[in-house]
Amino acid sequence: MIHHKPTIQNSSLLLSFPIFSHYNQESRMVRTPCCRAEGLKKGAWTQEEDQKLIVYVQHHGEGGWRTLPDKAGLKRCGKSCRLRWANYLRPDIKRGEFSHEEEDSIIELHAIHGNKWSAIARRLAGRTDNEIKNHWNTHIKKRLLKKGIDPLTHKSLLDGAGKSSDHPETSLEEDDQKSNNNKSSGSPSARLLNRVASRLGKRINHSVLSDIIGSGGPLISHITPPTSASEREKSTSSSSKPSPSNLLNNQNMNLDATSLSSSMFSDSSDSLMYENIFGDIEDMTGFSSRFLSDVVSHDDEDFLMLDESCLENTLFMRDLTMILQGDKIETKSFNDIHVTPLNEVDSFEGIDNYNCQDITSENILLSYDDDDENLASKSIRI
DNA sequence: AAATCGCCCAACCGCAGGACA
DNA sequence: ATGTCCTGCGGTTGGGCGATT
Repeated sequence: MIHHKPTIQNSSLLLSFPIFSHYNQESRMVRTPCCRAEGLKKGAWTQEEDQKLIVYVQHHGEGGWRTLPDKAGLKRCGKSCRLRWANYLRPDIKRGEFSHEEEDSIIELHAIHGNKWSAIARRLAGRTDNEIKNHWNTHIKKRLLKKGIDPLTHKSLLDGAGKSSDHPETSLEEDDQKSNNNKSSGSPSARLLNRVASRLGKRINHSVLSDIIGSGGPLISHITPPTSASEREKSTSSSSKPSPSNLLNNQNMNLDATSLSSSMFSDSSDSLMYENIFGDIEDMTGFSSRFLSDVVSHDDEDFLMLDESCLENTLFMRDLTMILQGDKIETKSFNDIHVTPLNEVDSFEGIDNYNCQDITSENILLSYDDDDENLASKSIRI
């Protein structure tokens, strides 16, 4: 089997053409058989076939795959054409080896989405689901197993501590070690973040979520735009209906703390809408639908975050960490107020004693009674 | 040098869900 | 309401190719 890659000429040629989403009304009127059994070529694509497909998509855009082979003069089924385009010929595909950062992202995303390769691919610019799936099965899975980590559950295959890495040479493994260390030591800062996120999560109501989905809202995209032309077209359409396509622009977002906090306190009773967008929010934040559901339904002060929303496992927590690290923490005892940059705080030991006393649009107030029965509190400005 | 083995990855297969007639 | 078609997804296959014997 001879595989050849699209030439630079092909790619640059493609980039010079706008790709329009194609909706062929005629093909809906007169339907053609799904796949002709005879005369269809299978196997590796030739350069000539690639060229035909590229030229066709340049002029007609993606879509209409069923009728594309005939129109483009290809002896292939539409499915094969779509796959060839999506996995190989598309101009925005990044080829070559996966970086450590990409591998780490894949592992993180796999922990959230499982074998939802398309969902993972949407968050990795230029990588296809097929490529990620292959890389996972041939490389990452083996590395995790070698380290004693179950690729399915992302948990250690061994019991007890200190069982981890024999291979400290990669960032992936370093991160895994850090992660294990955090878990085993029960990092106080992680617990703080969990508590804060828990309280923040409680305040996220459906109007905030609808803001997020409707107009970009308080969440700002910074990593991965939709990768295909059709997705770009969809995501910029004027549809007011919440959709995964709209959300693609907001995935892997940074949280804009000010706008988030200013909009998270309004109320609404439209729970139906809430249900419809749980899946989307799950994608965006890394919180499970179950957790989000609990966030909505619980009003008790002792609400606890679920395991899957802990620091190591969610993009949300990572973003929250970034916010807190870039902000300041105030330490005050009665009328004595000290302001300390959060990243200069030596330790969060004792943070378990704190209660999330209040959340305003600007601050999260943590308070506790110390051993001397003095009231102490920490206020994180958001 | 030839045969064999195992890895890699592009391509295929079958299924599911949504849209439309 | 039902059937058909279209598209996308995850799992699997099989051919190329380098490494090993």
